[in-house]
Amino acid sequence: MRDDTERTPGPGRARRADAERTVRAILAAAERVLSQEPGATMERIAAEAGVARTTVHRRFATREDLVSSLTVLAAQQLEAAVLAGRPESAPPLVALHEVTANVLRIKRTWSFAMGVHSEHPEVMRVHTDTRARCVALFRRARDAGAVRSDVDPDWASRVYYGLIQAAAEDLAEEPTPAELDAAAARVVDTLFTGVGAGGGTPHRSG
Amino acid sequence: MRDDTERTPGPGRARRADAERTVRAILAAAERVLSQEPGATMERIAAEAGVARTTVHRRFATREDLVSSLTVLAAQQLEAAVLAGRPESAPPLVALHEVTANVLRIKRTWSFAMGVHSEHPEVMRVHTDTRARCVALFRRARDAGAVRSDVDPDWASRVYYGLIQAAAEDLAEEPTPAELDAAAARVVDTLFTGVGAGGGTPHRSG
DNA sequence: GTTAGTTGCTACACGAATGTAGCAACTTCG
DNA sequence: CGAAGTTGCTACATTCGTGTAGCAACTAAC
Repeated sequence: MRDDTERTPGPGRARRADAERTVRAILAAAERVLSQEPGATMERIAAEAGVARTTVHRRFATREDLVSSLTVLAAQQLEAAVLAGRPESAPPLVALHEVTANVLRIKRTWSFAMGVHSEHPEVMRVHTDTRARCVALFRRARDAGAVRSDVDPDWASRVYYGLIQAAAEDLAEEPTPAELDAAAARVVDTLFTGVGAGGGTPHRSG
Repeated sequence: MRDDTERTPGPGRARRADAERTVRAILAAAERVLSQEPGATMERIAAEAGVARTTVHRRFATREDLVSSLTVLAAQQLEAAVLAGRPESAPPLVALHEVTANVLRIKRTWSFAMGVHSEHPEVMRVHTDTRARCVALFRRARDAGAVRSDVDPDWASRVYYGLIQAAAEDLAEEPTPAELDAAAARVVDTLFTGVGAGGGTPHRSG
């Protein structure tokens, strides 16, 4: 456990409701360790979580269980981040900015879990739903005249994913809200206007 | 070996110059297998290559050796693909299109190897050089007036990488030259003009 | 035909990681 | 205080992957 304010009193120490706390600690530790070393052992993860390896096995019978739970948790976080941006009700560009900032934070926090191609039904559902919400958002943006009519919303979504990936790479480990906003703004700006100077289509009125 | 025109006559068959052929077959098989299952065993790779596991170990002492060789091979292919686009002499937009098409093909063929964060000096050199070439290309494009002057070439490179990633995802396994050209054109177009409707940036009106 | 080079196959050694079991210690709750 | 719940620790079994060695068979070159 990184948080040293949580002291471990010695062998056999336990408070009645520690189970859930331990589970969360293990999941967080697994994310930290696996994001840097995807093949890390249970031993390594347990050490990072500050618990014994046997305790990890008590909560997650197999390694597969652990990774699976991790992907589910990340997926839920992702869904919450997306929904918090009100992609279906807020003005498209506002929603896009909010969603982007939220997702960048989550993606930074759960980079390993979000990169695993999980077969878990809950994870697949979230990915499908999120994808659909993303496409719908771009459709709304197009209907509102903000997106070129000849752009396929599906392609726009792919590009959007790619830009988020690019932006997530040069984010700090624990980005401030301001940094997240700046990154999100850059993503949205690039997504909409590109990097070109205009040529045939002048974008920036200036 | 997938190519069944290469018949395996039975135990102990060998032609004098089979060594290099075997090496290439193993590397290609490793790419195919590992791209779908990064943790696949040597046994699995050997089977895909159509050779015995011991033969793999004869050519690559350790698993690390194999993966390392694979990343080097992919890096060399990547460098060749980039250079073939004449990024330093051709007109920036022409070069960008050519490089994109070439890289998309390579990235499709060596997706696993290109995703490994190798510490091999040759791989690191290629990545550094390629990165520099990419940034230089965008600088040239900016000087030529094709890229907005307020866009950081480094950010442009990141975006470019992200777009290539996005485009590579919905490419066929063995894309035709026409498909590659279309994908490259879409990447370059999106990179330069974005997906936004022309005539102003709605979210940043001034 | 002889020789050199390559491969398949079997067998083995070794280590690492996984998963399980039992027990003692400790904390919280009633 | 007693009961329940949780954990650390040790020990163990088992499996899996890796890497090595030796031998027979086969092919191409000489």
